[in-house]
Amino acid sequence: MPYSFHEIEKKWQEHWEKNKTFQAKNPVDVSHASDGSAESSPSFGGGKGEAPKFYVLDMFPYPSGSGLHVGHPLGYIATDIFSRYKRLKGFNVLHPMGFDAFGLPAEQYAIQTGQHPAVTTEKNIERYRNQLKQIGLSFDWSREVRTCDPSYYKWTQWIFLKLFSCWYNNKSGKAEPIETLIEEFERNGNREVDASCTEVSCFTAQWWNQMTEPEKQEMLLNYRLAYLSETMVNWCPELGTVLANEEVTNGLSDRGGHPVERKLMKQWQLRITAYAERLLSDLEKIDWPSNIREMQRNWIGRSEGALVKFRVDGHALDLEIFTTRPDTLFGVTFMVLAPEHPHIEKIAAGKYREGVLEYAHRAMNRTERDRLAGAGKISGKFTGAYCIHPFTGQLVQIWVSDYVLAGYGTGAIMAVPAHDTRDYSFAKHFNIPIKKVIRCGENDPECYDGNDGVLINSDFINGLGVRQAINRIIVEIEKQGIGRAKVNYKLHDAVFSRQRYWGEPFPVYYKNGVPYPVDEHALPVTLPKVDKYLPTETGDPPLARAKEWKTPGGYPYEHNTMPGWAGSSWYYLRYEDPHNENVFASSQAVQYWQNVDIYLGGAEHATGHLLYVRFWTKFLHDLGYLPFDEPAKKLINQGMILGEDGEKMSKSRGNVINPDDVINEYGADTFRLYEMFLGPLEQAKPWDTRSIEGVHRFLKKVWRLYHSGKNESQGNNPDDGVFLINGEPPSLPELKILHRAIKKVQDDIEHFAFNTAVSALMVCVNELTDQKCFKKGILETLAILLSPFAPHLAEELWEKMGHRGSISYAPFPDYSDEYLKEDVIKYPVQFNGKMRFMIELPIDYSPPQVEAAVLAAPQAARYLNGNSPRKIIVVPGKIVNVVV
RNA sequence: GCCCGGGUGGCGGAACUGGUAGACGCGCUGGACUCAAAAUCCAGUGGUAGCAAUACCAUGGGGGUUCGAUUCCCUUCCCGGGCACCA
Repeated sequence: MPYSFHEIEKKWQEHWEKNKTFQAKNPVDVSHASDGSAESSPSFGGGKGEAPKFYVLDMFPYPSGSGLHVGHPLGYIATDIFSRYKRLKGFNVLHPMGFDAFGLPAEQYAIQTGQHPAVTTEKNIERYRNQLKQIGLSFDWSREVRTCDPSYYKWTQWIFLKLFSCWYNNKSGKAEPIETLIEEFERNGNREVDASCTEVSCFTAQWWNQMTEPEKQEMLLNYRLAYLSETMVNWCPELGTVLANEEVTNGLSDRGGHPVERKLMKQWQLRITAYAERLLSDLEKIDWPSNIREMQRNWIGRSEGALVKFRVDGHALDLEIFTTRPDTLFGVTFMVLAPEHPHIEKIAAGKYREGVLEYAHRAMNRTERDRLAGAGKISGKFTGAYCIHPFTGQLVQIWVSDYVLAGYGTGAIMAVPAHDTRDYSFAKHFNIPIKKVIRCGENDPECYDGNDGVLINSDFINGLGVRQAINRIIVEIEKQGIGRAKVNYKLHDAVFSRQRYWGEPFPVYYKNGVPYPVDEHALPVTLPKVDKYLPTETGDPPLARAKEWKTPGGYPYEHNTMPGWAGSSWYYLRYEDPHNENVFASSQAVQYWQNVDIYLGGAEHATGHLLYVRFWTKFLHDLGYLPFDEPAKKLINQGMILGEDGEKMSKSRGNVINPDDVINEYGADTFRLYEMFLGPLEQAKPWDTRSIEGVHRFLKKVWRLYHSGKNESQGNNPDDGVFLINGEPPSLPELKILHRAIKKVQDDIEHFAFNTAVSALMVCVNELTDQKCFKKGILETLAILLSPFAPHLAEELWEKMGHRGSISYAPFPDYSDEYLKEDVIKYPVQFNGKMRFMIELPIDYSPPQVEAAVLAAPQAARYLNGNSPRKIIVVPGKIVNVVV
């Protein structure tokens, strides 16, 4: 009987689907437990109380037109093995799949063909789902989510409304309803408010109460966590839309590689900076790869320092700068403004004015890419204006240069060429004086930017160390009212609007030019039909084409849509209660399933999705909707599968391997096993079509182990055996083989070391084959061990052994130490660290006994060479080393 | 430039907290079965020398700690990833 994987796999995939084998139960289902499913999680079926939950999640895919390639399922297979393992271990496992279905490719296709993106998307999803099902993945498809589905994006919009209607209170350290802020404004103005907000000037309660409604709304936008504001954005003319920082690399869009410019535009933004500190510090408490955490740390980019104001000479203006080294304040010899700095226009003076404005204009209009290309080249202009040094009263030149970034700090710096390499190069280039204020040793370099040293030439901080000097001068700065200590972040608020059709509409309408939230009960605001998916002639987003698209009250809706990452920032929560029409997920559901236990996906989402999903989780936690404030306890990044040429798989290289073809030729079980056997999950590794034969052979060998019986027409073909296992009691060697495998497979799965788990299964099967072991007591357990990896084959064998239901909920075997321990051990014997021979000794020999036995061994004499050993090291159970 | 990973047979990779380097698989060589092939099975397979027992060399290079180092330390080279005027 040959191993006919096609039949077997089809049979069991249908069985799982028909019997809803992998449907996970929510705790509420217990009360009305008779749901008619034949087999499923043991947890709530028998009313035996709650099984422990386990939530295993894959990053959901964007369903592209080209379908899956062999690299995509790698992570899905890994999580599937883990999920199946956890089910065997008695957990109620949540293992869902869905689709990140809004996005550019479907829209570009729509622009070209006029086909509605929903149609293309639907088709692609269909294809993806079928491909995934073919692999035998144990997803609970009844929980599938799609971000483009109105019943899903209703809740994306709902979360947006919450963000819109909240502000971040730094005093309580969390988000709060905007009403609490309004009350405070009405009572005390904003004097006492400590919020994460856009810079606003102080106002009193009286002022507030006298403001008009639009004025109030305008003011509140400075506080809301979702707000509309005029900001510098990354504009991509080719895509006709703005992009978030993490969607741009080296001045090119990640999607398509088009040039990106800086542009001032009114856009929706999310105040993620309010959460910067928590996003940073909570990295400590999650089990994520250190490189991902490091990338997030860098992205958030916290630095401690001070804001200091310098008077501009002859103007009623202050120039505010941020510095991490206020201790070097006495070393300032010039100031530098970013080309975008608003003061330039006001202070550029006399004969310098024209050149300065021209320079600033040119620098500003260069694309991000040009600017990066020119990095390292020094350029700048003296504005003709001066600052007054707050402590010395000396005049300090103000320059403009593109080495100062508008987007960081205040867009202006104090330059200390003696202690900053960039300032130093600039000063050298333009012949500006350099003043040392730190002595670090005997022969000081001309520019020293370290912080070991003692302050000199610095008035009241002379003689102090850098650390003390910083503290001391900040006290003085604050006392004199010229500045304050400040923590600065590289992280920016996230641009949240896109000038696109295929995304979530904002639940926002405009009245008198002021944005108002759509009532929660009127959600979802669904996408209107448009005649074309292009911007209007006047350059408005595609949604502006829907002229009749208005609120019942006749007000126009927002024409922007949300970015791709909106829907993916909370999807893991929807899986917990996917059909709930009243809330995004019930409190029982989130209480039971909690956050994700294992989250698996690519490292390319480190500073995008993985930061946003943490942000939204913390926000919903603040509002009391979630009992946890991190989305995933443990994160694993799977490595890429490269083409056979060792290059990244891509259509253009022609090295793409299609999983359908592999499954067709070898079956899903072989495919699964092979992807795992390829190497460590996290590592990048090349595909090798030849090696797949090896795992396929292994599965055939497994099959034969259960089919070694002879039938009448016994020929030479080993596939001719009939199913045969017997009930004889297993022998000790057989039990040893089995229990070694149980332990190894279990340990390896727990550590996500699937490659070595497969190897352990191979060893076990090889050894059992050598033993000619056809005993039920062994082979039954072996089938369970195998079932997470090759579930179809395992199900088939399980059924043949007389079991009725699915193997998916069989108990994972316990190994017993009794079968793992040996009573003799083969000691490797080294002489001077070189392995010379093996000697078999009883396990319980004491070191002196081992020593004696080794020296008495016949082989020992030739290495001793008549000498007596100087020293003998015996590591019990491990090794013996004789030093001669 | 800075920060992370990683360099082990012809190839993918194994090796627990320092303890037999090369598990498992691919490939290759020889053999069995067969008219032949496929499939399957058996034996061998890091390098050099030797008929062999065996010896020496070997985990990117160099140095060190240790009875003993792929594993720890220093140094250097190469590859992959991330960040990059962040004041």
